[in-house]
Order: sequence, then C-alpha cells, then structure tokens
Amino acid sequence: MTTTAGIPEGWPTTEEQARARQDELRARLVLDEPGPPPGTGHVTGVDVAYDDESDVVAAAAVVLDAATLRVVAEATAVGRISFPYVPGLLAFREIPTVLAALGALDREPGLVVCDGYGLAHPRRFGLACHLGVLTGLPTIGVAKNPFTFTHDDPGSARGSAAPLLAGPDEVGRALRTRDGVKPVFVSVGHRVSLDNACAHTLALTPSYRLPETTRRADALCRRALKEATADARPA
DNA sequence: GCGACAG
DNA sequence: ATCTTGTCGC
Repeated sequence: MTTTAGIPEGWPTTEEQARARQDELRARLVLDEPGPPPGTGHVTGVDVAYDDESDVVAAAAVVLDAATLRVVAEATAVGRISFPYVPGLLAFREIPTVLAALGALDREPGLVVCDGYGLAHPRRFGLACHLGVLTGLPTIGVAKNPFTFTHDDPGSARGSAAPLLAGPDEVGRALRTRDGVKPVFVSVGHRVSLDNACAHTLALTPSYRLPETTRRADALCRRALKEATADARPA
C-alpha cells in the first residue's frame, strides 16, 4: 500500500526561507559518531520520482538486510511537489514524501542511504544531513555526479577513492565501486564517519555501480509513481 | 554580472 | 528528474 504525504506546516516557501532553515538545522548535525558497522543490521534506500505534468511525487523506502542485501521491508508514499528544484535546496523537494515512506515501514531502517549529497553541499547541509537531523537516523549520501566539487581521478580499481573537495575542505569522496567505471560521490549525512560511509557503499555495490539500496528504491518509486498517475487519469 | 549546479 | 530506439556486451 502507498501512504499519502502532505506538505508540513511551516514548510519554506521561498529560497531565502529554505536556506535559513538549513542554517538552523545544521546546528543539530552529529558528525562524531562512526555509525553502524557495514554488514550488520538494516540498510535502507530512499528515492523519489516526479511527474511534472500532474505535480505528483512518489517516494520509496526499501529496507535491506545488510549482510545478505535481501529486501526485508518496503513502503511507498505519494504527495505533491513541495518545492521547485533549486540546486542546493533539493531536500525541500523530496523530504516530506520521503518521511512519509520511512514512517510507513514496519521495520527499523538502520542506516539510510540517500540519492544525493550530505555534507558535500554549498552550506554543508545536503539532503542526507537534513533527513538525518529530522529522523535522528544515521544517514549517508551517494550521488551520481560531482555537483560543483572537484576531485582527482581515483585509481581505476574498485575501492579506489579520491577526496571530493570544496576548495581546501574534503566534503566527501569520489569512490570507484566498479573497475573502470565512473565513480560515485559519497558524503556523510548524520551520525556516520566518511570512512564508514565509503565502507557501506562498497558493501552495497557487489554487482553494480550504484548501491543496491538506491537501485531498489529507484525502481520502487518509479512503479509507485506510475500507479499513482494511472489512478488519477483513467484510460 | 553571467553561467553552473545533487535530483 | 524526465523525454526515448536500438545496440553492444556479459
């Protein structure tokens, strides 16, 4: 079943409000915990799909057993677009529906893997940080693109990494998850160290460039979006 | 001032 | 994110 998500009271309306909210919430970030060890407990992927025509957004949360990468729980939520896409403000577009999907799970999420960034963000408060602070859960971000950040080329072997840099600051890591394939861009969200975030990412990529969590969540939210838009528009 | 820019 | 056919390769 798919739950319905509304836009929370007090949700930012303008970019100025949204940026101010990020600056407030950043004070609650916890960056001095290592986080759960890879291969133990649960790992949960979250992702969102949009339909620009109808303004509908669908989110999915998929819980995997961290040791076997088997799916142990799934949930989806549907809502309306809560903010336009603005680079640096992605969280305001995705979080209400993601929270609804997470809340509908009947198992503990454990570590949450986001499709996007955490600390690698203009104000050091990307989607993964935001979701972590709001839920209290350990979170990391694994993105497909380097955004505005720079990095040297990691070695071509799986497991090779290079610092993801914002000027002099290491805000994440370009991590090769498959031999000879474009790296992914890992950054810390909340209550997880960067080393551990990379270890989790490697544990979640035995076969593909992207983490199993992201792949499962991506497939599920697309399915949920199709069903939601099909319901709204009969043939 | 003008682009570029996670999804 | 999303619009989209065929095609190369394991």
